[in-house]
Amino acid sequence: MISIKDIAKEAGMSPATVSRVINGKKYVNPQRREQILKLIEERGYVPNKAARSMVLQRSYTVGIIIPSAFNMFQRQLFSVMEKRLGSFGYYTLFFFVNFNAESEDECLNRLKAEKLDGLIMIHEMKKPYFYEYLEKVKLPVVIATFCYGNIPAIHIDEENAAFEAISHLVNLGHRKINLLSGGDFSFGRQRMEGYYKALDAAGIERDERRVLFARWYSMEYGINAMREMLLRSRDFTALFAATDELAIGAIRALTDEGIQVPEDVSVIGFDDIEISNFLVPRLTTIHQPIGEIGEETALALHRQISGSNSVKQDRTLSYQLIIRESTAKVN
Amino acid sequence: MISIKDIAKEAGMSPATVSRVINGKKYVNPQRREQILKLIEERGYVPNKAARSMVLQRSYTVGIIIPSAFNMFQRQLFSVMEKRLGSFGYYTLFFFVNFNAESEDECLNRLKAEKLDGLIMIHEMKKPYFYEYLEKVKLPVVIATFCYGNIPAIHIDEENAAFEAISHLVNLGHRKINLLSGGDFSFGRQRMEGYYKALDAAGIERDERRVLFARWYSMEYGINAMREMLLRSRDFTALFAATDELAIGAIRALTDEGIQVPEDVSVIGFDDIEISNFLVPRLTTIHQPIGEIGEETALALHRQISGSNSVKQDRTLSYQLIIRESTAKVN
DNA sequence: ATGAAAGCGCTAACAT
DNA sequence: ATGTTAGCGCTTTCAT
Repeated sequence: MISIKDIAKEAGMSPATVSRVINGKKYVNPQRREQILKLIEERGYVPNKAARSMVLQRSYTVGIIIPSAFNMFQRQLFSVMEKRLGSFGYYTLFFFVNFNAESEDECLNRLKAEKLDGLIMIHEMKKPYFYEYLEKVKLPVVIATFCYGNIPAIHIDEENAAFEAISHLVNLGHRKINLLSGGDFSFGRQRMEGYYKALDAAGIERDERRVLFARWYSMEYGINAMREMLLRSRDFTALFAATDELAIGAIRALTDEGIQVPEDVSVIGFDDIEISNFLVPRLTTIHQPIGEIGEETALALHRQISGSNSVKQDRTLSYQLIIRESTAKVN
Repeated sequence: MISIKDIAKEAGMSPATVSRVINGKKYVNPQRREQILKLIEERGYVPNKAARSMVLQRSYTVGIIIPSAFNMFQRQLFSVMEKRLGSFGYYTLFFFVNFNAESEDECLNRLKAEKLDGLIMIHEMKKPYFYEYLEKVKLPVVIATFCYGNIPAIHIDEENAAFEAISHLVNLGHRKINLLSGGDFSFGRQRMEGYYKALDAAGIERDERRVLFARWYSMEYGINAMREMLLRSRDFTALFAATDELAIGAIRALTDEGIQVPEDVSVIGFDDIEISNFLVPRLTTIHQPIGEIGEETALALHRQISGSNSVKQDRTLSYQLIIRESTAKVN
């Protein structure tokens, strides 16, 4: 592979001069600069990242921690981030993690092996020592879609959003409202909390038998959980699915049983992933400002890394109830 | 950050010995080995990847080139690959590329800056010099879902699969079959070829007015293209969408116009992404063995890298027509 | 304005 | 079995 020495030798100069040109430093003869630039172009030379990372003690790389089984919401999110990060001049390195301790440990190890400039977390790690490590090495971190300690976080008010979703159902006359949720993450707990509080506000009694937890927030788990819910009781007129993907699975299970959405059962989701507006019926849901979350997260991290840290980095963005076709007045 | 020297010093030994322990080399006193292992564990030491990459002249990292706007099929594909690659001990580095020349150039530059062990391409690069570079530096490469030159490739017989899809429609009595496809990639051309040949075989005249190309194979482009198609003419009873996502967009556009699927128009997709079996109606489609493609690609690359290159790496895997609810007999 | 030299963290060849 | 040393490709003092 072609190195800085090769370029230097061919140009009849020292590696130091070539390095100066590459990094746009001053103190280099304009003519020589031109000559070197031309040579680099011709030879297609690109500096070795590992070597640069070694001496600089940084990598211009930002890590993104995301569930291996990332859903479409998270997918849209990281696409935005990757793009924005690129515009700031960072490379992006993904850390896919599963829902178990070993996977978190492995992620931590990989983290240590890199000289990351910063880290974005779209996935909530369980192990406290993970966060302790980040703290210890003072790695710039921004969290998206949840909170932890006093790490800067970009998110919406999950609880109030869920509250509003349920209120929409209540306003439609529904009183028998079930909840289908997923694994144990804070957004799940908050959405459940909003569900319960909205019930309270409407004077509807809390009933744990109306609540079911799938293992994860996916279509696959959604359909299975919904089948189980139907086995327990069909006495409900509305369903709040904690994510759109869960809603998609639920609608499929409902339809299979000849239960029509929204005629027989209203379904409301959460996230407003792209496909929700393509479904038949279109899904009523809570819109998360995905683009904005991604942008703000990338920006907050960049600010932290470059030290222009004056502004408070925590942001609670606004959500929106999107009423489409999957919810209707109760019969 | 803690380094190998720190560990060595604390253990009262040389870095070389520690290195031997880390890399499981022979010739190190079992007692010392234990002691060092314990110390490494305690201190949470992990070797710096850049440093190792420098001296080894390799990174244990495999690159995956994928469209920034990767669809769900590609998403499922790379998840499988990432997992399998991990089991072989490789890290995975993603290269997201857009559909323009600058993006390809940037990708090439990033590629040069890394000491990748190998490369997987899920996205078809246009620039010949990209492939020339890979050839020049003898980087192990495996392509998934398309072909180029004599680079090992894992894929299905796209043309025959499309042929079979259309034949299914023909068997249902359809004669007015439209094609909705996307941008200029080889799989698109092959699927179109299969479409035309099946028409020929059925004695149906080829008619370019039945064919429309969206800019990309997504739901968003699918819905718009379908609207345009409907504007041109409503005289068709079946639609072949070149990807499931295009089909989803098309079904939405059809439904919006009061055209029922499959009663008025049968729709068949291609890929069999996860959601296709959750839609209402469930989508008839061509199943690509996503898991197998991913596995085989990772395996083929691993074989190439580790030099056990005896087997021919090219594989044509088998597809399957999945008949579900979006296609029906013509009225 | 330029070059020589040191050093980032690691591994491997070479001594011992 | 273990330590010493050189060197991977780069940037950055420090001389000049």
